Amino acid sequence: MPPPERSSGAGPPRARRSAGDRRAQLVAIGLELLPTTPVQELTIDEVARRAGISRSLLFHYFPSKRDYYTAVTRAAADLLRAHLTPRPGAPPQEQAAGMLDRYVGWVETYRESHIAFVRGAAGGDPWVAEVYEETREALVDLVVGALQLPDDALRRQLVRAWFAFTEDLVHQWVRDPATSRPELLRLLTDVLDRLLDR
Amino acid sequence: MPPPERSSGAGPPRARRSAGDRRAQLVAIGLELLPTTPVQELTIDEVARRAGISRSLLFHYFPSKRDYYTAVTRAAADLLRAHLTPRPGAPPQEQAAGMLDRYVGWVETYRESHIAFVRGAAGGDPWVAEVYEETREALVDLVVGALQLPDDALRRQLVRAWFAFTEDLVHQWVRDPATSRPELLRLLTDVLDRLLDR
DNA sequence: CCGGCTTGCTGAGCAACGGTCAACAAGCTA
DNA sequence: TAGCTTGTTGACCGTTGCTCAGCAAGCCGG
Repeated sequence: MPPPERSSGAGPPRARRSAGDRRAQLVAIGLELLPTTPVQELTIDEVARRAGISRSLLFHYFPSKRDYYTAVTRAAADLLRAHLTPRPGAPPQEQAAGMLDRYVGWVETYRESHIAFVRGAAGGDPWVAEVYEETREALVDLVVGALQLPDDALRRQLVRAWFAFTEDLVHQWVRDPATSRPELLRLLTDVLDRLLDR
Repeated sequence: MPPPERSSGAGPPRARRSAGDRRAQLVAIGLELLPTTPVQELTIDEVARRAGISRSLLFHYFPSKRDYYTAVTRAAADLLRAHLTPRPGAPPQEQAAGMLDRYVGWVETYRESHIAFVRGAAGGDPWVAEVYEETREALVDLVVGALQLPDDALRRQLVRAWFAFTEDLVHQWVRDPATSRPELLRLLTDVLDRLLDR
């Protein structure tokens, strides 16, 4: 077994890296650790060890631990957002259906990572919670945009709550599929449609 | 200003207390702190200081910090559960309506505390998350019982997801009431009814 | 080739916090 | 009063977030 250090990225021992590279590497390590460890609980020591650098260097790039794991959380959120964003060409209903389908796929694929992300995001730290809020709001924007809905407060709240509904149901579904995948998708779109129809 | 120590409960300085009293006092202090501090972030030092005791004594009653804040979380969950549990006499629809009404009232009254509870419960620590799971499951039982629904897996999942929907919508509503309170209640019961009607 | 600049990088060290342990002392009973 | 139970404490330890002074790798102008 090779020495346990330096899991992400390679190169000669103790090589100098550009600032951008380092930041990216450190965030990547955080993302790797996300599924197994709540964001706020990952220790600077551990991350530094995996990167093959000293703690001090991490603090050189991220002023505090909070800055670090907020960056990791934001990176995770950005991945999700990018994956859900529909191609702007397609027709409205199809865009929304595609988003939903990709969302379920995402949760299926990255089950633990994603649940860990939501957990960490909803939980505890206000900074992280804020990142989560932003992401949710952005996702609501995507849906509102895709369906070309009028953008009033109540409708936004309904879409957001529907997101919470979806999130919870999909999480339960991947653990215990009480119905078929197409049924699930149909049910979710149906609920949203009825919700916006009043 | 009197000495800052010993916020909860009174008595002569450094009085001996029964084990039950101490535990209760410490948990009560945790509950007081909940709205302002994420559960996992409250420090043993702070709690002990407020109780007017040494750290060591807290560790005498709770083997680890985790045990302590899990107990605090469980206490908060029990309060909510007790508040929502309907009187078993009333007719089904009324029981459910009453639960919902009391839930909204609870969030209105203890806004920050409750949001903090949900945050902390959903977030990070697996032990705390488990308490939250149990509570949710118990609440689902209450609804299923009140409405006298057949207790199959899919229906339970739907009720649970509806809970997530309700939670999110009510949280948004208390921050920005985009509709009247009765409207909100009607909307929520309506969504649940339609959801179970398929 | 060399002096000097920028900048990635490190090690020693501090303070705060979770957790342990041996011992003290308050109150009860014999 | 002696002695037991048990609520209670202070001293101590390892970990972890964080700081700071300084080293060294690469690049420049001479």
